[in-house]
Amino acid sequence: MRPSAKKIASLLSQKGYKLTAQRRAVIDVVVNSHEHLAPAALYERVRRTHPAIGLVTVYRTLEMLHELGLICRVHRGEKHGYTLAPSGHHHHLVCTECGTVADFTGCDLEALQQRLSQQTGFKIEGHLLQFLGYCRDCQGGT
Amino acid sequence: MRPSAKKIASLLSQKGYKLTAQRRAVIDVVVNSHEHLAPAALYERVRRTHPAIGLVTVYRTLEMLHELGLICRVHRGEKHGYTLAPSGHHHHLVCTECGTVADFTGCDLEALQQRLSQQTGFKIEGHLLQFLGYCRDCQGGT
DNA sequence: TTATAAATGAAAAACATTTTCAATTAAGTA
DNA sequence: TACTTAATTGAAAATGTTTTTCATTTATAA
Ligand SMILES: [Mn+2]
Ligand SMILES: [Mn+2]
Ligand SMILES: [Zn+2]
Ligand SMILES: [Zn+2]
Repeated sequence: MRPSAKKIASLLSQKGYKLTAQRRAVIDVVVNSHEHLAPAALYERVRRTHPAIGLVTVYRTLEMLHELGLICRVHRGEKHGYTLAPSGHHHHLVCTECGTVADFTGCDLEALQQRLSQQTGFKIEGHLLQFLGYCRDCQGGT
Repeated sequence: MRPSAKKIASLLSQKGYKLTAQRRAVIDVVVNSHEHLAPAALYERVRRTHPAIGLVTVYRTLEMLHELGLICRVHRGEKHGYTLAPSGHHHHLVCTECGTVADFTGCDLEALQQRLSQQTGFKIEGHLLQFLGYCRDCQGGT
């Protein structure tokens, strides 16, 4: 269940963040787009309703939302894509042809993580998992 | 078992690549360093024996070696680190404090991959897996 | 209303990576 | 060995993303 802009906003002020027009604008765009958009693309959309906003602010807001676990990030080479975090922990399947992203849950890495902790002595705090391939539409072509 | 510079070189010419002094120099550095170095760091080292080399050539050579599966890449935010690929398919544990990287094998994602293929219709060609945490030396600090 | 720390945004800086293109060169062929 | 040529190189500029700086603005609590 996707959180609403209202819910996110109240969570922010609860955490002591100021509720600025810019933050609301970024949150609105994130909530209303279902793709994993890059900061620049989100910036473009935010500017439609809030032309004076700075790209920096978009970056800062995304960073903040990401730290709070409210949005998720997909890795595409140098670029990042952000979208609302669906329901908690999840990962991505990325089409290397068209860029489509599909979310999935149930990565089931606990056993592996435990083994690695023992073998290496690392205290593991998180992981990055992403599958790459061709989405249904991009198979069969060149 | 780490492949030797000679082995890599002969593989390249076998594949139709020219064996240039620059490529040899990059390969030598990669073979002789056990860290996952960024292109800029590798460039620095290569320049010690080959001062005239261009950073572009380092990038191009790393790209080529990576395509051929001869070196592996670790993802650290925007930067990449490269090192000789140990024995085939493996992944990384990265210390978010000091940057230490540990390799591991046995990611065991086949079952998950199969499930995702069925659920999403993606034709999965590869994956990106990385654990993040604190290495032994960086635990207990701040 | 006032005080104040947080937040903003323009501009510049910092990086990493890629593109361009003229000059060079490895390696096969005569 | 002396060509021939396509591959390779590297300087420079371009690209593109993200961060830093710092003066100005503003949300929020008192
Ligand atoms: Mn997602
Ligand atoms: Mn490795
Ligand atoms: Zn696709
Ligand atoms: Zn460490």
